[in-house]
Amino acid sequence: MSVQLRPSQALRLWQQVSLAEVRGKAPDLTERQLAVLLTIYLDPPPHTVRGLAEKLDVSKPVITRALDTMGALKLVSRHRDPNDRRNVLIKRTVEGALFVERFGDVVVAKSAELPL
Amino acid sequence: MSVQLRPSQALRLWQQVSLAEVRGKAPDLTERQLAVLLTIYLDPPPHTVRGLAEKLDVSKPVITRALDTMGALKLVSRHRDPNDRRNVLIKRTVEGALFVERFGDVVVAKSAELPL
DNA sequence: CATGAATAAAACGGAGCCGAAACGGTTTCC
DNA sequence: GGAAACCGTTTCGGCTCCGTTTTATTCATG
Repeated sequence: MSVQLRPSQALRLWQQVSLAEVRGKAPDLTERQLAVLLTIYLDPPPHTVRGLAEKLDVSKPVITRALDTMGALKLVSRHRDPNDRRNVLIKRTVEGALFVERFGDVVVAKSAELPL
Repeated sequence: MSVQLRPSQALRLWQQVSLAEVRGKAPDLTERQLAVLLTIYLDPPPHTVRGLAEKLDVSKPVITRALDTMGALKLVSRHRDPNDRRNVLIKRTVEGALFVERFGDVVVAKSAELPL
């Protein structure tokens, strides 16, 4: 069973969520940063810089910098892979899980208010 | 009738759309710019700089700059209000309508692919 | 070992956005 | 008319992000 969503509802939903994000005081992430964060929290681990760069089709420095900023916000954490110490494994944090959860709640709340 | 969307579906939807936007070649707009654009195309006119600034709870220069960049992309156009020449009325364009329409199609397509 | 491959991070220069303040043009109200 | 208020824009310094290139560390291979 798929989610039934008409174009006008989809656009209205995006507007409402965007408005909530712009107005809110949550740390505003770039579109790329959000994509990285959601991928880390939705796709199965392990996550590496290289893997994320390939999945998003961006360069590795983009991922490194995104992890820098989100790491400063404590939304993710980095650890060296003990098996292959060249790799860095990105792990989830409590704060990050809370952030993602809250974001999902906003989307759900706004979708419940859609007209028609 | 409201749209039924569970948190995991909402997050997955946002991830898929974000990934599509990051990977895509469409001009990438800021979260604020997207909020401005959707408001212009979804809410009833007339739209003014001041009105948009109040609705998004941001300063007027933010709106002016967003209109600068989106105007350069021909997604919106500006015209002096003939009744009160202090005001600037923001109007829609064919390119902007097409951009919004395509974005809505992406959301609908991704929502149709959601699991569960 | 020693050389080369692979990985993430750091360095560098360029571009865009931000907030705050100042600026011109327009209207309103005595 | 003239002062004040309003509206959108511009300017300024600062910050962040981007893409590319360079560096440092670690692994694989002969």
